[in-house]
This record gives sequence, C-alpha cells and structure tokens, in this order.
Amino acid sequence: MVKKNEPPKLTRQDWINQGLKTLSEAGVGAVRIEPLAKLMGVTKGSFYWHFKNRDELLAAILQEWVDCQTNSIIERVETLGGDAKTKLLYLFELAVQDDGLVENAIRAWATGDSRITAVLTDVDQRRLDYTRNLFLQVGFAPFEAMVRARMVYYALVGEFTIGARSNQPERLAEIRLQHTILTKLE
Amino acid sequence: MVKKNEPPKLTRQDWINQGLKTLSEAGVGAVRIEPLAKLMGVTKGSFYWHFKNRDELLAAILQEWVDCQTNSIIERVETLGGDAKTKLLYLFELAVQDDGLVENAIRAWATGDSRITAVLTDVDQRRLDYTRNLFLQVGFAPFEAMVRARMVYYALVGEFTIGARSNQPERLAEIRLQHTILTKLE
DNA sequence: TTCTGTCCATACGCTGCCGTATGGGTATAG
DNA sequence: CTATACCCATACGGCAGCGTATGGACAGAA
Repeated sequence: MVKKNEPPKLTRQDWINQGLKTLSEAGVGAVRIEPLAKLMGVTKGSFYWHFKNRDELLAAILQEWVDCQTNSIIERVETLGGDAKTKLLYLFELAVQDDGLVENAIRAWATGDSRITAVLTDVDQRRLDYTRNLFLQVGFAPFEAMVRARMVYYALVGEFTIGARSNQPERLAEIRLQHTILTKLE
Repeated sequence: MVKKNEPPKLTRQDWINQGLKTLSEAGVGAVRIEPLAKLMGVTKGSFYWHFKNRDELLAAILQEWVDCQTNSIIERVETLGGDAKTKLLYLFELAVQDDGLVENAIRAWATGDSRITAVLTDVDQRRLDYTRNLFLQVGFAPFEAMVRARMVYYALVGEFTIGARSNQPERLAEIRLQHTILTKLE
C-alpha cells in the first residue's frame, strides 16, 4: 500500500538525476529544493546534507551534462573510423538520435546567465570545429567547409529548439538527404 | 540633480516595452512587477492600474511579439515581388538581419509552458510553409522542398539559439552561399 | 552495550514577490 | 471653483522558497 520500496538512503547523484529530469521537463525555474525533496519523498534536510546550497546543485547538474554529452558522439564516430564523408553521415545519424530535451533546457537556462552561456559557447565551438574539419577532409575550401558545418549544426540545434521531432525513419531519410546535399563536391 | 525628465504618465505600452527589454536581457524569470517598477521609476501601484496581474502582462508581451514579428517579413518579401528564387534570397537576407534576442527568450520561456509552446508551434509552421512553397516554386519535389526549407529555417533558429552572431558582411556572404547551395536544381 | 559517523526530519527566521485596499495628487471639463 | 477621471504611492497581508540550527534514527565499529 504505502511505498516502502525506496532504500531510505539517498545519494548526491540521486539529487543530480532528479534535477536533470525536472530541468528537462519544466526548466531551471522548477529546479527548487523543497519541491524536489517532495518529489523524492524526503525533506530538504536531506538536500543540505549533500549540497551546500542551490547553486551547488545547479553547477553539478551542468557539469554532469557537460561530462556525459560533450565528447561522447565524437569519440564514437572516431572509434568507428572510415573516410571523412562516411564519418559525417555517421555523425549526423548519431546526433539525430538524441531528443535534445536536456540540452534545450540548458540553452533556455543560459538566457541572461553568462556562466552557463560560457559553457555552452565552448561546447558549440568544439562540436563545430570537429564537423568543419570533416568537411575540410572531404575536400571543401575553408569558407565552404565552415558554412556547411554551420548549416548542419545550427539546423540540429534549431530542431532541438523548435522541438518538432518527427518519427525516426523520416528523420533518418531527411538527414541522409542533407548529407547528400552538403557533401556533393561537383 | 534629481531626474525629472520622465513625463510622469506611464502607458500600458511602456510596461510592455520594458517587459520585452527585460525578457530579452534576462529571461522571463526576471519579468517581475516590482523590479520592473523600480526600473521605470514608479511603484507597482502604477502596474496594477494598467494590468490585472502578472499573467496579463506576460500575455501582452507575447501577443506584441507575435503581432510585430510573425507576418512582417513575409509581407515585405511579397510586396517586393520577383520570382521564387529571388524571393528566397531576399527572405534569407531579411531574416538574417534580426538579432533574435526576443525570439530566443520567448523560446526559452516556452520550456514547460504549453501555452507559449502552442503559440511558437503556430509561428514556426507558418514560416516553414511559406519557405517550403518558395522551394516548390523553384522546382523541387515536395520532400526535397521540405527538407531544404527546414534546413534554412532550423539553421536560422539554431543560430539564434546559439547566439553566435558574426558581423553583417560575413553573415550576408554566408547566407548567399547557403542560397546558392540550396537553390541549385541540377 | 556504547560510541561514532551518516543521513534525514523538524522548526525557525528571513526575504522577495504577489495582489489588494485606500488615499493622494494632477489635469481637464463644466 | 468644483467635479470627475486618471495615474500613482503607501501600507498591508500572505505565500513560497532559501538557508540554518538542532535533534533523532540507524548502522557499524569498539
């Protein structure tokens, strides 16, 4: 009847996970200590054992996202190998599989917060550099490679922002057509 | 010494304008009555004369943005005339001139607010439909026209979201190269 | 058992903001 | 001059969430 399945010990990571979940569902404005505690079946006495204050939780949430999402896709593409054009296709297909909810919430969070903005700027720069280098290896001139890299990456971020997720088969067909259009040397 | 330049009468539109400004600079979380009143040199007694409550102000801000930004660019492109390919170029150049700060803040605002999300979905749909129709008139098949329309529009939204604004000449060169890439029929 | 460290509940004061009630000031019409 | 509408200041009650202080429950070690 009453839920007693919870092992009555919570860890710091549990708070971070709940924070990420709430962040992606309702934005950073909903990541508050007492509501989160209610969701987890404890009081804020638990929170202030694991964290100094709310800012420390928010910093931990951001750090968690950076650690888990920044270099993961690039590493997977590199370990797969192949030529640059193949890597680009695999990169597109991998990127399109994320729903982008957390990333979207973090970008929304960055509005008017220069600390978050700085982290995002760095992440964007690394992703763009990697994509641009692949277009360079395909054979495009520097300016062309940059424009093409921006087109796909900005389009992906835009799709995240808009949130217009179609079904996976159609998304795959779209991203492959994009790959065809953008990698054609002529 | 003391600032008496303010004409001591404030209008409802003044509150909306200050709300838009604060929204674009610090997000919707900063659009609060008493801080805004302090910025405008009055007390909240003024606010509650012009508005019923905070929600009415937020609704007015959103409505203002929809009224001024939704059909403006499309109308300007249409009044200019020309063939579809020319209209696309003019559309791109017009779209690229906005800094997107307000739009960006509104998209961030929509996280976890289905009412705002609904408004944005409608705006995105109308913009995409117009762009896709132009690609159709250029001569692309329906699926190709849709993918190309999404590429430019999502890329624009992504650029707004990322906030990586380069200088206007480089932006114009980029957008013209995008136009060349996307309108080539072969 | 007793002690110690871990994890959490409870209670408290504090702050920022919302919304209301009420009255004062100012301009314009009559 | 008086009246009325308009615009705003002041004061108040209320609430939600932050951070702190303190004690209790429980486990393992001694």
